[in-house]
Amino acid sequence: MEETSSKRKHVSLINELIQGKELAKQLSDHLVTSYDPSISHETNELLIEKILSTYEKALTMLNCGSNVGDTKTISGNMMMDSHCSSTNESPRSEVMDLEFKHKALFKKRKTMPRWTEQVKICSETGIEGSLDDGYSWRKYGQKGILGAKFPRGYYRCTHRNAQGCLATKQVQRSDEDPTIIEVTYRGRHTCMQAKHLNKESPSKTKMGLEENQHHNDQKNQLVQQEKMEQTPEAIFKFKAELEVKTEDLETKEDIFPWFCFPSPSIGSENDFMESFSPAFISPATSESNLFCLSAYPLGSTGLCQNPQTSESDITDTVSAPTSVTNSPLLDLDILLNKGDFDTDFPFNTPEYFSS
DNA sequence: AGTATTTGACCACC
DNA sequence: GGTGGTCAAATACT
Repeated sequence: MEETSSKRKHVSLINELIQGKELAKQLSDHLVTSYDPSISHETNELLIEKILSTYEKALTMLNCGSNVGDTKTISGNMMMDSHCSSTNESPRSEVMDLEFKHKALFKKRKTMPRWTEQVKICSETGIEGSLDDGYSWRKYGQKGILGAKFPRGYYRCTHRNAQGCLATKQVQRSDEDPTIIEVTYRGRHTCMQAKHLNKESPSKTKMGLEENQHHNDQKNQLVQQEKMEQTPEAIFKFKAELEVKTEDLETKEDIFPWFCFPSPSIGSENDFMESFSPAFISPATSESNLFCLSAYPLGSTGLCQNPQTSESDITDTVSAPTSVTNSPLLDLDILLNKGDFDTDFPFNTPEYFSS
């Protein structure tokens, strides 16, 4: 009984991976044969969505598989792995419930998509605010890390309570080079801003003034904080040319040609998939490994500045790639209507957030 | 008053 | 037991 079930899972896992491979090939063909974005853009986007969905499903299956035999865990993870535990819904006390949920939360976070961006501030005046990725974050902690000169900041999505968005990020300044800031993202945004950004950004449409203002406010906030943390000699005017390097993907231009940031390719961290690390399906990893932007058009154009870059485009420029794959997955979830994805709508139970 | 940040304490994992 | 991640009360800010 259980064996046939696991066989079936195995087969569908293979099917998903095969499908993903074929879709990737299709996309590859599209990219080779058609450089006209107006023709191929939508198709490509659709293909990418499908590919991401496929791999996500495969990963989900793998996650489920790893829990096989651990019925307690499965039961405990019910709210996050509903698809894995449809048969395990025994009644339990509230205390047990909370306990399970707490553990589930931990496991959940462990398996969450995770990827790192390194933001290099080319000038010595680097400002973390420029890390603004278009999402609003709320700081919930800061901690000194062993062996690290600078404390690590912990942020979570502002809409965590309101919309159950579990995305978090960690911000840490590099030891060797304080102008490099490592941002580790965890989990994808499931909040409305993800959708909104996704609609806005892929084609680099303009961001609403209000929202833009909001982002700038955030930026300023971070700027101030950053100033506090920085050495005095680093406190000058905000002029930042940023290089944002993601670690997990080799060439995102290949995959998202419409994000052609003129940048040297780094590709040193070559763990493209890190054995199918969830990171590879994450928004940021879908970008190029490294892209530059000039946050403010001070004087002449920045080295890597987008021709149309204006102040109002900054966050757009940063956030666009980040959000590209966020929502498609979300939408796909709805589209597929399977509730299959471990990482997308895990915790909609109010009590989960009542921390 | 409502919201965001700070910071010490707590907890799970290794 | 040490460490990283999170919580939550206190505080600051708008």
